Amino acid sequence: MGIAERKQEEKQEMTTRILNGARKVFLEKGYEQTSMRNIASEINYSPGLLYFYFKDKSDIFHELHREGFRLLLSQLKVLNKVADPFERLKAMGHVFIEFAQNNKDYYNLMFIVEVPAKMPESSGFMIAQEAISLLASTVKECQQKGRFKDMDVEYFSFMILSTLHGICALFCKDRTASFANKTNEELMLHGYECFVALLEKS
Amino acid sequence: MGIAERKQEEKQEMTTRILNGARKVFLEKGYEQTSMRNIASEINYSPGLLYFYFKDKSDIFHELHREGFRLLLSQLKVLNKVADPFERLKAMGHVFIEFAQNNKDYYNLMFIVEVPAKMPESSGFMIAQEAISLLASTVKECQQKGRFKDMDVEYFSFMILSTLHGICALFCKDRTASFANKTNEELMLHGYECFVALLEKS
DNA sequence: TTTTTTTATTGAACAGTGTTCAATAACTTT
DNA sequence: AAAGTTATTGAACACTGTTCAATAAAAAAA
Repeated sequence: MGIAERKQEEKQEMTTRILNGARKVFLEKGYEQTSMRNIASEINYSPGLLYFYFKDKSDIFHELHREGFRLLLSQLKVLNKVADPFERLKAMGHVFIEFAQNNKDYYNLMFIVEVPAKMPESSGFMIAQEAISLLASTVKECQQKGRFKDMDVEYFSFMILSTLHGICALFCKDRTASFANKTNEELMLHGYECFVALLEKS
Repeated sequence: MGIAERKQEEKQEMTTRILNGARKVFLEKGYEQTSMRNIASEINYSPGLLYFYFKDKSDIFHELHREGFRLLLSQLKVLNKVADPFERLKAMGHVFIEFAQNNKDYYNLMFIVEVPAKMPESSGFMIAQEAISLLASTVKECQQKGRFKDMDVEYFSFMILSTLHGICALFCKDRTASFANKTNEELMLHGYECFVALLEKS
């Protein structure tokens, strides 16, 4: 029995070895510029081997996608200690934007890269769901304290996420150049603060 | 002299013939799934010829990118007849979202697809600049009527664009599934209306 | 311990990609 | 008609994701 156990551990080791290589190359060169051969040679194995441990390229992507959400969620959950829900909500926005700035490629994988057709019902999107729920429940808490009244929680949450995502997506895809003489950081931070100003009046 | 003239016309004809083929294939299969060979065979010419009329694939992309902005701008400029700037601003958002819904692939090319490194300073971004200016000047008009006071025009415009883009980008990249039991149209429209509600209180 | 069976790994092959370029066809000018 | 330009081709190069027969390595059975 102990032998099958060790075998499984070795298999797990190889899996994470591939993921480590893949993560490095993916985050260095972006999704499209990364090839299976790149990943394989990064860890000094043959390309064919990757298909013994993963179904295809999108399967590896899928794993890193989940990894990104775990990272984001861990950073968001730190804010649970902020008692006031509106303060927490505002801080969540900052954390989200900082996450995108510091993990541009993760952000791409999570929110922008074309997803393989079957993904939406796969487990990779369950964890995305979790992030949405966190946002929605915070909005609901705000409402219980009198904010955002008469607003549908789901639509309002979607709107907030859209604003955050818009800021980050324009940044990630270099569509900020049209706002000359302002750095990305200024634009994103002050842009978000404009939004917060709107929220505060509501 | 008349001969050189005709030659140039023929060259122009070939150029647009390529662009027509490229547009068809691009908008059918998306950017990444379109190959130079696809485009060439669409118009029954050899792949090599494309490189006689365009530098590379991104050069063709660039031309369609501008085309998309011309289309969007033409739709936005219809709203010039709306006298009240705030009403106009709100309508611009609707037009923007509808443009994304009806021209998903153009929208991709314009705002999401990875741009070739040199593009930001090319003429393709001048026309993007024009759309931004239209937004900014409308915001400024609103301010002159007492709205959005104490807000920096540039940051505020960026924030509005971000919200719109966020809504459209989540839609274009199928990241709306997490908001179950709601269609994309509902989500986008009502999400935007939440945002308008915020603007109205400001 | 040797033989058989299972598992892990390779590398060549397939069909595709963007791009280049020598050859050639078509057309203009001399 | 000959020379010179311009337009067009198709083969070639170096890449891509993926598959698969062959093989090496390890485990189980004899």
